Amino acid sequence: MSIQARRERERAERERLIIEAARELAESEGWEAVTTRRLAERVEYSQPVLYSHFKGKDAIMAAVAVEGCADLAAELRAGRLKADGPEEALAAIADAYSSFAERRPALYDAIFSQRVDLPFATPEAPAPLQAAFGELLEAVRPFAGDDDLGLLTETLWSGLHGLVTLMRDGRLPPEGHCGRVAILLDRFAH
Amino acid sequence: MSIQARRERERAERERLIIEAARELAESEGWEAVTTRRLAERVEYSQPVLYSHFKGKDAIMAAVAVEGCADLAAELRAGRLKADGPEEALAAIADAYSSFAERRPALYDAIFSQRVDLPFATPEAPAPLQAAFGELLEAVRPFAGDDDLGLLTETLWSGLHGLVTLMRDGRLPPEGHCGRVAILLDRFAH
DNA sequence: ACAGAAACGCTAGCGGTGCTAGAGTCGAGA
DNA sequence: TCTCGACTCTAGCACCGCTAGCGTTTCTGT
Repeated sequence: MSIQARRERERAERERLIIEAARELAESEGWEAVTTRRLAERVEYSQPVLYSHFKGKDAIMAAVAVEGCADLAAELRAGRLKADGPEEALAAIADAYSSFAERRPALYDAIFSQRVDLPFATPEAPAPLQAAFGELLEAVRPFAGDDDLGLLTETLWSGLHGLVTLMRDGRLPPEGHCGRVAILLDRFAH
Repeated sequence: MSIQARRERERAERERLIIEAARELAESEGWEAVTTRRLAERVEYSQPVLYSHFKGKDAIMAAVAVEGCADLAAELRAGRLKADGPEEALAAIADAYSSFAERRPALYDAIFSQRVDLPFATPEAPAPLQAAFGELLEAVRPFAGDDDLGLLTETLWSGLHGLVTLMRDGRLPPEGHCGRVAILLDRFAH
């Protein structure tokens, strides 16, 4: 039994290795540089080994996304708890969100932009995703009023997502970013 | 002189053919199905011909995006002019925008999601892009108040963009879409 | 009218991609 | 010690974007 246990442990370690290598490669050179060949070389195994852990490249990206989302959730939470007062908390969340998107674009892409089949707005959604959304939810709650809290949070989230993605792809000038975030927050936290 | 004119005319026609084939292929099967080989086969020329018209696949997508944006601008304008009153005009614009994104996802992607080097928020931006943004601008103008009109429009645009992209990628449940748009508009047109 | 030149589209191929079939190795249990 | 099963590797498939270089066709100057 201990032999099998050791094998499973080693397998789990290797899976972690793959995910970390994929994340590092993506963060340093972008997702287009993450190929199964380079990834295999990086973890010092052959390509087919990757496919014994993950169904395909998409599944690897999804795994990286889930882990990255835990980081995002932690940063959102830290920002929210550090602030005092609902307005400050909402501003802190928004700052943390766009800061994460700017500092870790590859991670942000995997979570929110790349086409990767992750269950999102369902109970089966991975915990980190729900945690990150939960942080937004708590920050928005004081301003819900008569609106549905879930829909309101989704709408604010969409606003932030649109701002950071359009800016990062060069469709919005970076110099106006703070002003746009301020407008968005002002409209949501009246 | 007329010979050269005919040649240039034929060349221009072929370029149109390429752009239309790319658009049709993308709209019917998605951009991942648009390969240079399939495109070449579709226009009944060899692959290298594509490269005598466009620098690469990205440039073809950019051309499709610019044309598609003209359609978008027209639909936004139609929606805006049909409505009476600023509130209705803004709502019409938002409806037209998300309707376009839903009906023509491939076109929307080429314009707003795919990484393609189009100059956006500059004077060199292609006219259709400026026209589409201009429609948003006019719809937002009555609600600018003390805010900078440009920034405010960019922010509303980001909100709409976030809503439609997150929904289309399965990150937001479709059934809440109307509610979210209503919330967004309510917050911008007080 | 004809030779030379230039423009043009083609075939063939490069280096890469995600992914997999099948061979080979190696360790565990009888 | 031998057998068998689990596991990893090599090699290769079909495809990708892109391009070098050849051959034909058309225009130009004499």
